[in-house]
Amino acid sequence: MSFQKTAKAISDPTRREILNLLKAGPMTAGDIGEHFKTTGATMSHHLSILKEAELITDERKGKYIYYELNMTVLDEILTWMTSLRG
Amino acid sequence: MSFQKTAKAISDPTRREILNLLKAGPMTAGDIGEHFKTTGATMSHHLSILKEAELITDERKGKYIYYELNMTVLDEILTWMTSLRG
DNA sequence: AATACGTTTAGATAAGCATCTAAATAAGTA
DNA sequence: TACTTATTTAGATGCTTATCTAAACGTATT
Repeated sequence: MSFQKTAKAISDPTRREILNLLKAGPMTAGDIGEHFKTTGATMSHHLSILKEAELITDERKGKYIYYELNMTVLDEILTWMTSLRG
Repeated sequence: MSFQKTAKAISDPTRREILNLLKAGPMTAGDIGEHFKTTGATMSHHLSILKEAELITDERKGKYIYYELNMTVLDEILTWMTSLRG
């Protein structure tokens, strides 16, 4: 819920791309990973940072874990930015 | 002008505080630095990153260099975020 | 229970970054 | 010109982070 975590989370291009992918709807970690040429471990790391920042949520369904966008946190940044513009 | 530079620039708390300070109007590097307990060198480093991201502009007036907010770049992030919310 | 599949965790490595001190540049002042 | 003040640049250091491989965990299937 901290601005710091949110800002750092979206400061990485891979993580921003993950968020863009999730716009289309929930996806499994594996499906997300297929869009990149990194290992599953690296993907898991990025997902955990996005989760820690509460930008995504996860839900296990049997073998798979589905990740989903949770945009409520972005309001914090939006507010900060618009206040900066006065 | 890149999203990457903008996002990284605002991912540091000191730099966000600098931007908040500049909301009140242009300030010299020295005056900005007085609000923090870092050295002038560190402050200069942060200012150069904000400048590189085009979040601020600088103008020399005699001995002093004045820094000023330039919020036009934030539109890029605002657009990205609102598009994420659908 | 044994094996396979999806995902995470542990540990290592290399690159990046914030910070410092010391030295350099730039501009005003005596 | 010498000296002071404002700011940046150079180089070093320690912390953080993105990435990898290998191993562990969780769940389903045979």
